[in-house]
Amino acid sequence: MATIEDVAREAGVSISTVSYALSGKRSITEDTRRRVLEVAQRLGYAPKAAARALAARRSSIIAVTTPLHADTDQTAHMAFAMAVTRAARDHDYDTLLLVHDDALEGMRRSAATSLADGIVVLDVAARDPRADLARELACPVVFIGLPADPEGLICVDLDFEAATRQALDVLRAAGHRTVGLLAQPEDVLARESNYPMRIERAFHRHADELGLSAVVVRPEPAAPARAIETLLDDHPDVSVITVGMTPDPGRPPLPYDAFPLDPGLTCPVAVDLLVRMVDGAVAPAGVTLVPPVQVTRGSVVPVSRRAEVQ
Amino acid sequence: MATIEDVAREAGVSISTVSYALSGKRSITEDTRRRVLEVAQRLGYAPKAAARALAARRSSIIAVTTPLHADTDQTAHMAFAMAVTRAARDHDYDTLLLVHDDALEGMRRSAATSLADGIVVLDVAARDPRADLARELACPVVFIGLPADPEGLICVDLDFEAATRQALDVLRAAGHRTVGLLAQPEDVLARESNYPMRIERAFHRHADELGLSAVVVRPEPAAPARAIETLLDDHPDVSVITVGMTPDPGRPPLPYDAFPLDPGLTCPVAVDLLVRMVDGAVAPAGVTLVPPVQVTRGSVVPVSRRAEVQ
DNA sequence: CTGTTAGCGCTTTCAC
DNA sequence: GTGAAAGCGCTAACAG
Repeated sequence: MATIEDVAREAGVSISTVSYALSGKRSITEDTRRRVLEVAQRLGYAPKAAARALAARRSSIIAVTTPLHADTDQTAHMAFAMAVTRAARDHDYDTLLLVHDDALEGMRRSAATSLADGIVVLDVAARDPRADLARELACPVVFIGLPADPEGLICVDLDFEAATRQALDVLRAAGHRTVGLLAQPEDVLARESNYPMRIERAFHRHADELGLSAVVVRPEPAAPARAIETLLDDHPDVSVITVGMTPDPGRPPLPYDAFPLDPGLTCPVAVDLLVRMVDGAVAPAGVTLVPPVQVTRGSVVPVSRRAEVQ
Repeated sequence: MATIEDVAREAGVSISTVSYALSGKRSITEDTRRRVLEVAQRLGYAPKAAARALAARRSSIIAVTTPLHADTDQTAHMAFAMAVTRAARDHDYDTLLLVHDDALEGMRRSAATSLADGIVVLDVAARDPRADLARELACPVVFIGLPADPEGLICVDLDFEAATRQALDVLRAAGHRTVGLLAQPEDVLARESNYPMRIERAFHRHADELGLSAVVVRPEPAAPARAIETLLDDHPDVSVITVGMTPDPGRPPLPYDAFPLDPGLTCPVAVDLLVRMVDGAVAPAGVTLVPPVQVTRGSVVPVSRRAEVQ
């Protein structure tokens, strides 16, 4: 394991020159810079993470908490964790995985030991204990998702309201006059982050604004399919848009138009924010809503052309 | 952020005493030990990870590579990553997540910079480039899964052969004389780690040994259900056992008897092995097969009682 | 049982 | 543009 000293000696310069040549934090004669780089390369030199972290007072590591509620979509979690990891790498950060069992302990520990420079919280629940912890931790924390009370927190989430409104706009533009919402079951409403409620509210309000007649169908946890059947019984020819579903990177997407909850959209924003705070920027406590992006797959059919589609 | 020096001063001892009092690496008078602990507690002291890592030449971090093949079960990956994380915590290690995009680069980097003390490789493919890299890396690596050529590698996997044999034993004991194997599609066989082949081989061999007549049905990638129908057409009353399926922690298990590929079984073994190597134990290059554990859910019905079950 | 001290390998002033 | 040197905060000999 070559050290910076080996490189310095071999290149005939001081260690600070090596450090600067590699970090680019001060100007170096092009000639010596190349020489240093060449030697470093030849010796297979790479700065030790621990030494660098100790001296720079920064670990370049972001911790990620991913609780695993028994009923929550695991695949989505993985997608988010990976998206965060990817975004973090773009800023030269690595990500540490914290397990649910002791999310709180994990957050405390990584803050207290300076293991991580910041924390990203995933799968945020409405009443999430990590929210309170975050408020008292002297360590930057960003939530991906919105707890019931985001006061004093930094949160990033999809703009579900906008997505819902735009979905209605699309349906309306296609000539529909009745819109249905396949809502979340009661039990999910209670536990989950508040986005289902945000969707429902936006749905009703905007349907009103557009003069659409609005129908909400709420599945029973026991027989989820029943709700859909009910909807289809009344309206056999229906256009469909999904709002806030996370695409499964492993499977072909459902054939519906969508305003997806795309990890690739929210996670980079969250990581950007976090990195900026680590770099000492003032904490812009508040909620960042990421604008939705529509995905079209042909499940919205203009009313006028419905006959042809059959 | 209190340092070890603050604690030492406040407790009226030397810093080494503080260090040892906290690590327990040498005996300390019960009295001073308590005093040190009390002060540490009061000051909210926690050893900085970077300083500790630099001095101890050990980061207490394990890196985890989790490629995300488009077609592989994401949920399972998450379960494995979490199981590794949990097992690592039991040894006071944290886990770093490496992304697929540059699994190789990530492994190289965490080894070269001593970011991680060891690496766990998940979702091992038959011909996995990470296998070659592992052989040349001066860093302990453990594979969870078996590549085609495990030469010189340390691998942990479920004993699929044993699971298959035991499944046949169970069926045989229930009075069955014909056994069917719902095999993997060709395309999976080619890419995936070699466990499907191990299952098939063990299936044929042991069926022979037991004098059972063996039928293999291989689904077409395009129409997977067809294979099952074929099987059921010939044998409408069938007992079922699954081998090597990873239970989805988020959903109720399929109602079949099973010899599951349980992350909770393999991951702790792999982490134990890895930690031992980090601690300097000689690398026991080789394959560790974890014995399968049967889960009974009533899908195996004794032939003699079949009529009643209807 | 406890204290002293020499590093661990970098980053970053501070001088030149 | 470059070098010398002072830490960063801890662990682990080594010496009592």
